[in-house]
Amino acid sequence: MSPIEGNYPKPAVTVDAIVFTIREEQLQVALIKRGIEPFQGSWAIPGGFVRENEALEDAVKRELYEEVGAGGVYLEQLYTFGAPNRDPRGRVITVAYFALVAAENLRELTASTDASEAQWFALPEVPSLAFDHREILDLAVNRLHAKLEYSTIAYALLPPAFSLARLQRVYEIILDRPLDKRNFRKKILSLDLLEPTDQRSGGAHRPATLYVFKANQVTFF
Amino acid sequence: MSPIEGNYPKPAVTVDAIVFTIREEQLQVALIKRGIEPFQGSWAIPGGFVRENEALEDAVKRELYEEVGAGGVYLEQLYTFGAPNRDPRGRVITVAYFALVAAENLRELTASTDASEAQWFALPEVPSLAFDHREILDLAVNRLHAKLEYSTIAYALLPPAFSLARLQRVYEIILDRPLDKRNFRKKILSLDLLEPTDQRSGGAHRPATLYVFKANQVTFF
DNA sequence: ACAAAAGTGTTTAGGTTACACCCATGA
DNA sequence: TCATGGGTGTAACCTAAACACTTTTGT
Repeated sequence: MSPIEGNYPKPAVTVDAIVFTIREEQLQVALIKRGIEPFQGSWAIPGGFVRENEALEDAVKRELYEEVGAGGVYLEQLYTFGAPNRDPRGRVITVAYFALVAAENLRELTASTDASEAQWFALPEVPSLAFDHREILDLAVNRLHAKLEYSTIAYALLPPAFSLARLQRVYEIILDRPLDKRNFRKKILSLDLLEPTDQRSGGAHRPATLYVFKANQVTFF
Repeated sequence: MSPIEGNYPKPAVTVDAIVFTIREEQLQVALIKRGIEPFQGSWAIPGGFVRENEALEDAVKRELYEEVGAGGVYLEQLYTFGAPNRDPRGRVITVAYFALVAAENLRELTASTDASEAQWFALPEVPSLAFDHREILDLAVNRLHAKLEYSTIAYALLPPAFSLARLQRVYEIILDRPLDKRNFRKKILSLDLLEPTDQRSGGAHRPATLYVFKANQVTFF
């Protein structure tokens, strides 16, 4: 196995992930407070360097697990940012992902080696971010909105069995507008992706039918 | 400016571009025959290493100019491929782009330093490709199809002024199915993106009105 | 005058939107 | 029995699809 011919400059490569969840009836994003320079003390997207022989997705999953303790996520590559001066330490190219986690799969946000603190923020409360992370976040929000319309990613924000009302709330929270209940249910059911279970939701009032994703819809994103 | 802390492995970073054009009433893609190992003699997507202080897009444009002599292209980032063993020489992460060039902007394909030959291929004639380039090509074709439906990228394959019939042929060639002439014209004109000029197409028969993109639609992709 | 491409409307079908009331349950 | 969320149908509107003939030009 020959080395790379010539003497090409090698930038550092990181992965970053915008992690979304629905908490407190809001779309929230996980941020970490940087414990080291540059931008020490600033809020930033979780992420880190890619290890040798580590696939990009594996690197993201590792970082997500270490920094926000999130397992069982939907992961999708978002965009690669490589402006020569995006990191003051030198050339760093970052492959950004966006991730969706069901609130049920979250444990408390934990600090890690180079993150002094981790916290969920509703979008309007997101502070100014390190590096070009605001640009990455904006792109992720746009992508989330777009994909919600033509894909089934909303299901990644819910537990395996859920009521149609809860699914509708996910759409309403992300799109930030109310949806008509009858039309929503008609549309979702006409897609023929859901299967009613004989489980019913608990709570104080009339129990709702819980639905699950149909077994033959395994690759649903 | 401090160096990157720790001793992170640094993969090599390349950019590759799937370049599409419409030639001979077909959707064609530019490939180069590799002049060096690995995969010497195989066909591959044009691309190369990113230079220090060079933005990713600038690197793609440089490679495109060097290897396929294509200027004036529409460029869009496609996906970043980073499987640990995708290049036998070692870790190489590639940021793949897809590009659209109007046939009018093409000069003959030229060889460059590490490409012994460059050639256009219609999709059904594409030979087996080096590295994971077939996967990249397939992804680019899918993206092209998808974006054709909801964006205006088709215009990047045409000269500044064009007839509706020619625009329709672009759609038909890429989607590989005939479109209804009246419905197509109605739809395109209803989008209100085009402006008729007083130019008329030449040729043996009834001249067609040529249209241009409206000036206020500068950011049209 | 003929060949070839340009240009033009209407009808039908399907999907999206707007909208209001009864039902089941726990407290 | 009341408060709360679950569950249901229909009419109006709009967009997409199907479909054929006349016009203009060069030869």
